[in-house]
Amino acid sequence: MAHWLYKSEPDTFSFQDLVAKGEAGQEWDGVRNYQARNHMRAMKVGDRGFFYHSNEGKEIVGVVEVVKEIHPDSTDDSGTWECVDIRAVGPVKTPVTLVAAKAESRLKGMALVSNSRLSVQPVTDAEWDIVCEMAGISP
DNA sequence: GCCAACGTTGGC
DNA sequence: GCCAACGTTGGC
Repeated sequence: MAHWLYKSEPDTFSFQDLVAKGEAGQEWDGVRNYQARNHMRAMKVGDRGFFYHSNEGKEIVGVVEVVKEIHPDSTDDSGTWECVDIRAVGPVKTPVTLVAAKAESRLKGMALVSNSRLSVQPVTDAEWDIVCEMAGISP
């Protein structure tokens, strides 16, 4: 099972906002980046991911899960963009800050560290385990 | 609030 | 098809 990381500015849409959406989750719309879209195309129902707060907090705050695979983005009239639906699984025990991730040498290659601008990122199994360990949760 | 990095756009 | 200009993102 593949793992992912979703970035969002908490001012716009926070992890708490996703929690409030409940089991049905939320369309991850508004992504206008081909790389990010391609990652979403590769997602399967049940794939887990981290939820990262950019700008405010700059930390991984929760775990999410894909509940609906790739489909047209309802906010895009051109038909170019697609997205998945995700729901909140639960908060992490200890948020993992960007500073902490950068300080962890085993996470040097992580997209969050090396290409922070990408809004939907793949996370390797090894990275997943390390971040879970840092976050105080089971993988 | 600044600025570096990156992606996209459009002229040639 | 190249590349300069521009806009956006996000860390600091």
